[in-house]
Amino acid sequence: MDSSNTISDCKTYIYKSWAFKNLSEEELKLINCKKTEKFYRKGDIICSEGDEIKSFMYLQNGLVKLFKTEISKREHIISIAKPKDFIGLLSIFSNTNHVYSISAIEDSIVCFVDLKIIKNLIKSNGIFALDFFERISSVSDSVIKTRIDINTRQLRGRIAYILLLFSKHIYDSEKFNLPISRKEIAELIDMSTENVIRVLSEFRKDKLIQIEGKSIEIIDIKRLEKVYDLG
Amino acid sequence: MDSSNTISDCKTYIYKSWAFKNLSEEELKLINCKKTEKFYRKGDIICSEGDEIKSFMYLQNGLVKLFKTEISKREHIISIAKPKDFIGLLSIFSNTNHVYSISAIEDSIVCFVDLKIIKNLIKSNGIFALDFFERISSVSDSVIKTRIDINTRQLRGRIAYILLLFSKHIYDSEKFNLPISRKEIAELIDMSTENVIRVLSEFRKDKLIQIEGKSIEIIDIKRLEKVYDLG
DNA sequence: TATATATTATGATATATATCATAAATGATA
DNA sequence: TATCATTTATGATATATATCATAATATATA
Repeated sequence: MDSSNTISDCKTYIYKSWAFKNLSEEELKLINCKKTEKFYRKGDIICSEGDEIKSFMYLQNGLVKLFKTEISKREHIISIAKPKDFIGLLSIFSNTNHVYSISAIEDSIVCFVDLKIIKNLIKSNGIFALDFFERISSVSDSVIKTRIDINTRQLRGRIAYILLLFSKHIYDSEKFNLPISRKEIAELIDMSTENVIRVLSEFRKDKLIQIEGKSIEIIDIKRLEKVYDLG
Repeated sequence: MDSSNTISDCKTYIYKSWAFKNLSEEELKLINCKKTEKFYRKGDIICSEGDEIKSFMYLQNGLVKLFKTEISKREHIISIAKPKDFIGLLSIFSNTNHVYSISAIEDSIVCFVDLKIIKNLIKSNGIFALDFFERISSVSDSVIKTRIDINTRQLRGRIAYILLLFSKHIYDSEKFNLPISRKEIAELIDMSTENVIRVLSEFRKDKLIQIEGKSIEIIDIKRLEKVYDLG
């Protein structure tokens, strides 16, 4: 994760970014006046289940997880959002309160834009509305796709999936530092922590990956992909 | 499922329905001119994975399933849509082609509105845009919620979930005819067909439900809810 | 109606996965 | 630095679930 973006970059950043490209100078100024950006240290809670939804949240930098705390106190991770993702799913339109909690799994910068402003822009600028929905729809769609990908596979296939996810979609490298613990991987793919550790060790012994603590290198991606494909 | 709505009702139906309440007479006329409605017999395919997305699809009557065919030829059911649901998830904004297939699990009537018309309305009528997104967002959100509900439970909890889903959210009655086979339940909740049958028999022996073929009656909903809660 | 095909059903067995137990390594904290 | 808590690690065992086998029904099709 490149951490060259500082908080002061947020202004230019949001200007250039996806859903905002069709806004006029005035509209952009409006957003920039009213938005806030906040830095979160790894582990910090960004919002909690049940909180009122006040803002559209956009991840500028870092990595966050969306999760739910079960009655059993066990946590369940719904998804991981990466820079340029809007975070919070579609609840912002269909709910008044957050359905999931969000916390930083790496140091992160989140931009908050008052939801009212976004809604007004949707009302007043049709081109923006459409662009905006294209983007946020794809986030929800990909959460659904991911859940299915995971749940139609068994342990080995799930672990392979997660490794490939981090490698291809988040870090764009075959070598990276796992931002989450084995326990969190377990919470993300619905399996026990012990088995996550076991399968990772197995992959190491089988020379699919190299691990040293959080540092992971995929050394035989073809075979890892096969493990994923076979489920 | 009440089948009193005939195809000719679609016009009034769509007028009254949720997302279209903020349209002007003219705009409604536009939709009604251009929309088509089609009757599907139980089992009929409404659209297939990979097909181009041309229309916004709205389930007027009946029940349909959204599914994906795995490489292994096994089918996986993503969700079941009931009357007044828009079907097809958010792919209509984020994709050009259908990601899932849709078929009727009961005789159904689907209204098709050219997607271009919907997109133009979003561009030109901001109030409509916002209403529309509120509605379709909640469908996607509930698919995600359902997937999590199912996958964080084990067999008995999942079956309880499905029975309660049909009873509470689809038929609004403790007595109903299962619209899908045991095999399809298995495909919906990621378990084997044999175990679906087994657990249903178990529930019958435990006097939670009465079954006779497709006819189901929940006779001890409190205990069934407990099975669901305990997972 | 007869025949084929799919669905429901149940038992036996194999397999996948979770849980329990224990320990080393790592990280946090006073 | 010393102490405590958490994470990683592995083995043994229990449990949940899938698979295989077989049969009875039900449903579709010629």
